[in-house]
Amino acid sequence: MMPARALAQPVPGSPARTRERLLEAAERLFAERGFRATSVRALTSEARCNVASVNYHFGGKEGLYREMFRRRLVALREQRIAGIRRAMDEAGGSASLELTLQAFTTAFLEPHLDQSGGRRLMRLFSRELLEPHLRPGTLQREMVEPVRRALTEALQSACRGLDSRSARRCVHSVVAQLVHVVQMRNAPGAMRDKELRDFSLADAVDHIVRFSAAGIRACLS
Amino acid sequence: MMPARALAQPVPGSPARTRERLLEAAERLFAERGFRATSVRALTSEARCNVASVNYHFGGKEGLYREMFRRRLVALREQRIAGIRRAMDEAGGSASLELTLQAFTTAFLEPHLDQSGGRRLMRLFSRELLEPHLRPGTLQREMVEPVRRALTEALQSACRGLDSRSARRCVHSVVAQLVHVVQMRNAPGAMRDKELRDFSLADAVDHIVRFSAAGIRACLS
DNA sequence: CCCTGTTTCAAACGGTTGTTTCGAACGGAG
DNA sequence: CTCCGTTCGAAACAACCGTTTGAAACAGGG
Repeated sequence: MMPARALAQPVPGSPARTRERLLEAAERLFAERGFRATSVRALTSEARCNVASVNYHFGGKEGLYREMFRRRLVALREQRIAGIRRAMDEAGGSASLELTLQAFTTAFLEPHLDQSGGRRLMRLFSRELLEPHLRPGTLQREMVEPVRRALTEALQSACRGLDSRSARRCVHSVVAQLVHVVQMRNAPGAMRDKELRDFSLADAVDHIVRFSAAGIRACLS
Repeated sequence: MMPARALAQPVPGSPARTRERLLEAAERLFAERGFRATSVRALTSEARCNVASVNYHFGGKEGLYREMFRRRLVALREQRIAGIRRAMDEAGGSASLELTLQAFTTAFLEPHLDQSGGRRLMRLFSRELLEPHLRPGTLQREMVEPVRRALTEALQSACRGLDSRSARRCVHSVVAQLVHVVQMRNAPGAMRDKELRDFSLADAVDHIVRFSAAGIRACLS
């Protein structure tokens, strides 16, 4: 009778398989078509369950969207930040600028270039940035800002003498290039023969590291 | 009775004011809400005309979208390319790298930072990139690629010794930073106090020019 | 067995979508 | 004047939307 509250977890022993299948279907379809273009009936058809299940388990279409998003958000953020921290530690206190950039660039790009989950997540983020269905600024607060802050710290520790204002701007420049690579690879008709070669993982990393290292050093003044 | 063909222009003397009002309404609403989230009734209400007008003048909602897009596309592209060419000519054959970058950066950012038409266009572009309602790759072919090509030429002429492969990659790096600035300013909850200062037009231009000039020179090798 | 709470289902709900219909209004040409 | 092609508007169209309903199916404890 009474639908499960959003916060309540199903009893571990119980099946609750539909709930999981719905979350997976939501991840696929919302990423491919966007929130509005994905109908509840398409979701439940993909998850092979009844239409009412969405309202029963998540209280509505938006509830499913939010829950699907929430799960992935913290995981990806922690993975990213851990990658940055690891790169800093590996290179020790004397982390060269190039090594730090290389580590972060690879860590950022790698999960997005596979065919499976990574690309979908980036599409979800792009869409959520363009028209939010979470509380306003959630993505910025929970994902963009923490990663940006960690990277800024790493950059300042790898490049002494970089004031925090310049550091923030340089991080912007680096992140912009990374995001752009991902977006170009995800855009439907964006990649044509020649350009696709320019965006191969290894070459892209090499270029961004070289370009950005020089750019950052020019901001030391 | 018979609806006007998409290609046919209305007789110059005739009023045909509704058509124009619809195109303006489409520009506003599609940019703010996206294609799917904008209903035909919202469009015709904004344009103060009947629902049937959309089908009469444009053959459907998609027809209106395409026509609205087509008008702006060529105009903005030619304006951009003309800006690049002008910057090249002004600085003469010996255009310094910094001047070329400064000219292009300003030309790219300026129209997007006003309150009126510029920001709307960029939102339209972002949306169209994410889920196209034009023929696939139209935006890339008609807008992104020509501008990129012009900028690549300008860069190679301002920086002798830059092979075409490196030039393409450097253009990517510069454009990425510009796009990122625009997207950050357009994202609903992205800008908070401190960051907004980092993205003021003059400061952003200065940073991007300095950062990119050094990055490009590092690619000369 | 019955009772209880959870989960799933087919069916229907009211509302909105894009599009169509058809008649009225308009404005020059014959 | 009539005629004709163009433009417009109120109303209706079928299709789909997200959500609700009420009952069936299922489990486990008394």
